[in-house]
Amino acid sequence: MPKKRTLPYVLLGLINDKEQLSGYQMVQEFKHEISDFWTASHSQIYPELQRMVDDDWIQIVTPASQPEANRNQTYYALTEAGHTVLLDWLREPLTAKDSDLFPLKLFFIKTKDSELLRPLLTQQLAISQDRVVYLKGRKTTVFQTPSDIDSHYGHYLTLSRGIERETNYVLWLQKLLEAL
Amino acid sequence: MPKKRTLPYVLLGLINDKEQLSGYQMVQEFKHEISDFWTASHSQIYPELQRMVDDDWIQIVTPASQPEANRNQTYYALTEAGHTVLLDWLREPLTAKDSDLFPLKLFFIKTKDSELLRPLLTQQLAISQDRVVYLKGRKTTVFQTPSDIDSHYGHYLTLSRGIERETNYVLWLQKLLEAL
DNA sequence: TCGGCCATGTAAAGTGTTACATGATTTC
DNA sequence: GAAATCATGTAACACTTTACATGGCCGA
Repeated sequence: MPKKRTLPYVLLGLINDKEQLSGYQMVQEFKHEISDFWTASHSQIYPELQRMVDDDWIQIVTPASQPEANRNQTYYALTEAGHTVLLDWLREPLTAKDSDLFPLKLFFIKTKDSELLRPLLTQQLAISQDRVVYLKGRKTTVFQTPSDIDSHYGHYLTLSRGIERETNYVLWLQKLLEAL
Repeated sequence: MPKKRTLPYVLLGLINDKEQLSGYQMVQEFKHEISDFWTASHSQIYPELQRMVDDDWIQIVTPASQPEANRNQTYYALTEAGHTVLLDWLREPLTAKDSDLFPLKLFFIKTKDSELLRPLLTQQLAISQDRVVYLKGRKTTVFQTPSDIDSHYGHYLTLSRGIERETNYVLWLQKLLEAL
């Protein structure tokens, strides 16, 4: 589903991870690593990169360190401003409405001792815990008798699975936070 | 190939579940039960309903059985054609590309002995199993040394969590299929 | 009777996908 | 040297959200 501009931040995160990156390489990243959390086609990425250059979030660089680099590819690196924008975005608290940003932001955290990690996990934990409570409430109100289950079996399954999934999520987050 | 519309099928499924339903009631459903799998605002739903009436998938009905029904609401029921369209959609096999349709389709299956249930679960199981294999492959290729984990900790976490989540999914599906 | 919610409808703008296009490089 | 792939770019279209708009009903 369409959300508020997320693509530029994803691109910032990708470039930040590799120091410099070409548009084509970003397309490949979307095909492999990122595809779980976000999708973008090359027809989105290339214009977006141009806009980001215009906004001075990134700049075109010639990769001196790698003579292997394909000359046909245009490489980009973060500007000072780009670093700031990325950090601000990562620091922005998660809300229940767009908690699907969690795996995305988590993906961009490089080290275990990043000061961004704990707040992110804590925020998602709160959201997931609320969700478990909400789903359990729905289950008890919607399915009060066995016949309610029999006549809406698929609904019952999706709700039950949702509770199970979200509960596992909570447990995983708690375990991670303890280990920090 | 233009992206396939899903909204009309969701509406068909909702109406089918309740025999007859008003646009407003559908909006409410989207706010509560469906929100996990699909979202739609009223500005999408109302025009879509009109299109579906034009296509003769649904028809406007006056709910005789419920005098309680609000006179301001327009109620819809499935036509013969609508039933067929819904069934055809539910029977359409899941693909890895749009496996997010699984919870949605499952939601619309009413009874445990529906002949649609087993194929649906089987298809999703195959997709999830493939996914586990793929994710595990990524993990071993991307993270070969402990230092790979340390320098891309967030990536490592999302990948690990993805494997865990999908594995749980597989187990749930297998348990369900056995119990059938 | 007035402010608020109900119930529906429409318009505009943002976001994303598919299709179309092109030069450059690799491969057979 | 023809075919396939690389790498980028643009155009058209599909989908969704936000905002705008309206008449009816209901409680204070």
